[in-house]
Amino acid sequence: MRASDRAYAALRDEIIEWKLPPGTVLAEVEQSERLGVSRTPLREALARLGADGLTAAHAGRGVVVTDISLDHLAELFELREALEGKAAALAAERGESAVFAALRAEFEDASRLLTDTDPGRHAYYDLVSRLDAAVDDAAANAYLVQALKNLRVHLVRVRRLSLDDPARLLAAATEHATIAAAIAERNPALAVAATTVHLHQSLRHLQATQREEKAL
Amino acid sequence: MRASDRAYAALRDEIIEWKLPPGTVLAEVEQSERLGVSRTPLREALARLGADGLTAAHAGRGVVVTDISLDHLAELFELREALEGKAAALAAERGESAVFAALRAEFEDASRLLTDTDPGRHAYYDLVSRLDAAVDDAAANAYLVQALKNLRVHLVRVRRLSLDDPARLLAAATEHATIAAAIAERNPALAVAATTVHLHQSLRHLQATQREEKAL
DNA sequence: GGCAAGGGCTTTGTATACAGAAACCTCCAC
DNA sequence: GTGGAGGTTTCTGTATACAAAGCCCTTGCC
Repeated sequence: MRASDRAYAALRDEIIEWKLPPGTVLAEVEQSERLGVSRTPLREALARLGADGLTAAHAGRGVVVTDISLDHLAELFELREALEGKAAALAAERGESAVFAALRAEFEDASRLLTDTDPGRHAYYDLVSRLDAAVDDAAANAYLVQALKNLRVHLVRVRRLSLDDPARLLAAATEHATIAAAIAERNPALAVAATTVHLHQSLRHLQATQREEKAL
Repeated sequence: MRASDRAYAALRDEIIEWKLPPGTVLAEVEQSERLGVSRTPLREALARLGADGLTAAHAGRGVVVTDISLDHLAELFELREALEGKAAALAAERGESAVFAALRAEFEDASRLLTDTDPGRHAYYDLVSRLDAAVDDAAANAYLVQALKNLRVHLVRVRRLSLDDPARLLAAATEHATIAAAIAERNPALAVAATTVHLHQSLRHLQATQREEKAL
C-alpha cells in the first residue's frame, strides 16, 4: 500500500472518530513525522481530505479540520434525502426483488439482534451497510453512488457524536424494513416516501440527542 | 497563483473542451514539461482531477481521461435531477421572491437574446448561470452546492458534445422561466416538477442530437 | 499607551534526485 | 511459430533540499 494512502486513511479515520476534533490544525511537518511518511505523500493525503470536505486549507496557517455543527446536520440530511431518495427510487425500478425481500426479512428479524449487546449491534450495522450496498448496486448509477460515498464520510462522522440508543435502533430497523419492502415491490414512489420518513426520524433523534448533550 | 492551481485549471479546461479526449494518457513528466511546472504540483493537479472524476488512475500506466458516453449521460441526468430538484425545492422555501421574479422576467424576454447571433447566445448562457447561482444561494446548503459544483464539471463536458440549436434554447428559456416562477411563488413541489420537466427535455434533446451525430 | 512598520521565524509551495515497481520488448526454447 | 522468461526501460512513488510567502513578535515612533 502506498504511503499517501496510509496517511490518508489514518487521518480520515482519526477525523471521523473525533480523535482530531474540528479546528485542529494539521501542520505538514508535524503530521508527516507523526505518521512516519515524508511531506510529499502527506500533502497528497491532505489534498484528498480537502476534496472530501473534511479539512479546509486555511491559507498560510495550514489545513484545519472542518467544523460540523447542528446546522450542518440539517444541511447534510437535506442532501442525504435527495441522494438516498433517488437511489431508492432507481433501485425500486431496476433492482432484483428477491434481494430486497430477503433484506426486508432480515430487518424484521432485527429485534433479535438488538436485544443482545455489542456483537448484536455490530451485526445490525453490518445489515444496514448491506442494504446500502444493495441499493447502490441496484441503482446502477456510478455518479450517484460516488456522490453517496462522499456523503457517507460525513454521516459516519456525525454518528460518532452520540451513542445510538436501542429504542431508536429498533424503530430504525422497522423503517429500513419498509424501505426494503417498497423496493422489493418495485414501487419507486413508496421507496422515496419510506426513505424520507426514515431520514426525518433519524434527524429528529440526532437533534434531540444533541440538545441533551449540550444541556449537560 | 500556485503552479498546481494553474496545472489543474489548464488540464481541467482541456478535458472539458475535448482537447484531451477520453482515453488520453497523462504521463507525469510529459505533462509537467508541457505545462512548464515540476512533477510535484502536477501530481497534485492530477489528484484533484481524479477526485472530480475527470481522470482515473490506471495503475502503472498513468492516469487516463475518463470516458463519457450516451449511457453516462442518462446516469448523469439522474443525479442532476436529484440534486437540482432538491435545490429548487429549497430555494422555493427559502429564497427571495423578488430575485426569482426578476429572473423569470429575463427568461421570458430571452427570445430577444436568442434571435441575435453569438453575443446573444453568450448573454443567454450568462443568464442561465445567474439562475443557477441564485438557486445555489437561496438553497443555503453548502453540501448540496458542493455536490452540484462537482456535477456541473461533467455537464459542461457533455454540453461540448453538440452545438445547441436555437429552437431548443428557446424552449429551454421557457422552461427556465417556469422554474424561476415556481420558486418566486414559493411553491417547492412545482419547482421540483418544473425542474424535472426541463431536465427530461434537455436529456431527450441531447440524446437525439447524439444519435444524429453517430449516424453521420 | 497604542499603533504601525520591520525583521525573524514558521509555514507552505516547488524542484529535483533517487528508489521501486510494472510493462514491454527481446530472445531462447519447445 | 508460439509461448514464456528475463532483462531493459520507463513509469510512478517517495524523500529531501530549497525558495517564497505569510504571520507574529518586537521595537520605535507618535
